[in-house]
Amino acid sequence: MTAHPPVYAERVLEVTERIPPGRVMSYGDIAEYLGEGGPRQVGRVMSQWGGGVAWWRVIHADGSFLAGHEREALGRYLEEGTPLRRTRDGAVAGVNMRQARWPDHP
DNA sequence: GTGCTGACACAGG
DNA sequence: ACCTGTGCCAGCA
Repeated sequence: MTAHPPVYAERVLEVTERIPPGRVMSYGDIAEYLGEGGPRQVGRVMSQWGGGVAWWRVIHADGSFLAGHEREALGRYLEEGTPLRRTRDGAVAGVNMRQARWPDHP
């Protein structure tokens, strides 16, 4: 039986733990960073074992929030000073990927 | 083996 | 900014 997270899951969680406060990575970024698997695999890992890490620092490539946890995530972003992207109305549209994406990539 | 599902990404409209 | 279709890939019935 596999009573513990598979090796791949451990790798994903470890990368997540390395993301500094106020920064984020997309699912695809993590997959590419590991050089293994794909965005959907990273998403599956987060859905099953992401509860113990900074899950809000892993989001969609376009900066949109995790559906169903927007309120929770927004609280964290404001707390960490994560660069946000707003609409003209001032409503939070998502994370400003240009600035918040980690590691810095030119 | 076969088909559906999913915490995705990307291009179009 | 939102929705839709297509591509991708591992898990599961």
